[in-house]
Amino acid sequence: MSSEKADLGNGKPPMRDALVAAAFQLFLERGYEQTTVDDIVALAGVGRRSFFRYFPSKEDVVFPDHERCLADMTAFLAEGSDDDEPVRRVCDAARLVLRMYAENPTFSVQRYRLTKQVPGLRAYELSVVWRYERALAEYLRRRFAARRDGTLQADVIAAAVVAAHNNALRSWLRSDGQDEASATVDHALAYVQSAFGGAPAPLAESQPEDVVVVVSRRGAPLWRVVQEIESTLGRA
Amino acid sequence: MSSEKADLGNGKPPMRDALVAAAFQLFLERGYEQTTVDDIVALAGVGRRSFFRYFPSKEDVVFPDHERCLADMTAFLAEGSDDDEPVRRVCDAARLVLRMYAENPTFSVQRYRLTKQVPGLRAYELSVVWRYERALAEYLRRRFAARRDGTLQADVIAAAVVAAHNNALRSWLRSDGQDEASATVDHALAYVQSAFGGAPAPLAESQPEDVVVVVSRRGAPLWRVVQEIESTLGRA
DNA sequence: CCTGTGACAGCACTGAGTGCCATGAGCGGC
DNA sequence: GCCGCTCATGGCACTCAGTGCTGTCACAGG
Repeated sequence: MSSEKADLGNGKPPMRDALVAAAFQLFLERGYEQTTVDDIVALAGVGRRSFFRYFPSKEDVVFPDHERCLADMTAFLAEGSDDDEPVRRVCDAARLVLRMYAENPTFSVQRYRLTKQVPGLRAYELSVVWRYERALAEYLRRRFAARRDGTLQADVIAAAVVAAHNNALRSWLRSDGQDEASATVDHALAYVQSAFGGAPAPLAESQPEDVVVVVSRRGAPLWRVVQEIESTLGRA
Repeated sequence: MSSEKADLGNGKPPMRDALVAAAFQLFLERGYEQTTVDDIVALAGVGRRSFFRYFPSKEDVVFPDHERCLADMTAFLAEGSDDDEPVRRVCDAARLVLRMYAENPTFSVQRYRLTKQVPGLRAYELSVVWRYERALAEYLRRRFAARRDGTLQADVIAAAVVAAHNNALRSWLRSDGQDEASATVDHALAYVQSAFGGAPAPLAESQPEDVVVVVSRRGAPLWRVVQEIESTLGRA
């Protein structure tokens, strides 16, 4: 109840940023559930109603830029040509998300610690990740429309890509942003590509005449045969 | 406010079942969000506080048996021997969940229609599915402890199994429970097994002396090679 | 000078979820 | 047969997230 709004009357929408800053300050010093929306708006010096103008729910303030990132990913998938190898394309789309996290390492690490210990935020994060996964799956469904079991393959590959991405992301977050994020995610996505096709490396200079011969007993389990192929092809 | 509790003084906890029945009756006739907890307890003839004794939240009443099913799956994974092929084991665990759905087809279909159109329930379902996925991933992490990238492979395979299961489950639910559920899920899981190893079929009477020769260009995507192997071996 | 239009504050309300206490039914001990 | 224990339940009051509505102020254009 004073004139604490003079310091944020400069740019276009500093109010949103001020709310995020105030929210994280309180979340970090007393915890997410111990902080009410009233506390946040009091610290930011704005009205309670304005909070819900910028964030549909209290959870949304923790993921302030995912909406934009999801839009970016959708646009990235839409602008691709039909010549792209689909699996590689979705892997590149996943790298887009990681880059967004890597742009603000300290913020991402703080948020990671929060979501790790607050069940409500973990649940909300799942719904965010789910939308990314759906975007990837929808893209793959379109690309696989002609295949038999196209939607099945699309769903499974999208889930695998997201899981690999999350595995790399969490590993990077646990290192406090010290590891090289892109190398970690490249390694993880290479595993998915090796399993589902889509040449994992540029592999531009491959010799079409190169052949490889594999001999296996019929009784051997298929995964042994695949392992044999993989090692012969020099992958994984 | 009358003596409407005489009809539920027989078994052990009929109150819980009565609440589920009352909730679904109201959800189906006026929708989930248009139904308050007060409406449910009024119809069931019990106190409001009792609802939250049996269900931690309003969403939980929609998934009344998932807690038990998750415990069953965890037990199933724990009781397996180390000789089991891990990927096949998690696939069998996933079949356990599908069987739970198939036990009450009409209930499952009704719930599917609800969760499909209520965003809040979809989000809640994600957190339920996530716990299944974690159970599978934890099991695979233990089994892959010796492998390089064991946790990565565990996470990716668990996600793929869950995605395949969900794809089959939704396909079955969309058919109003008319399709053969087990056949659908077998087909979906076979795809995952073919990608990640684990012999998909019993394959008992194989001839150890039989050999097969595969020729592939080095540039061909791995999944094409696997397809070639599969067709040559006469599987799938 | 008047009049939209849009961002904001304040207020009142609904509904989910929780803590606390009273009641009442079953039950073992004395 | 009575006392006291426990446990399931009901009822009440409270917090807090989220929404609808209204009033106000700044700023645009005529």
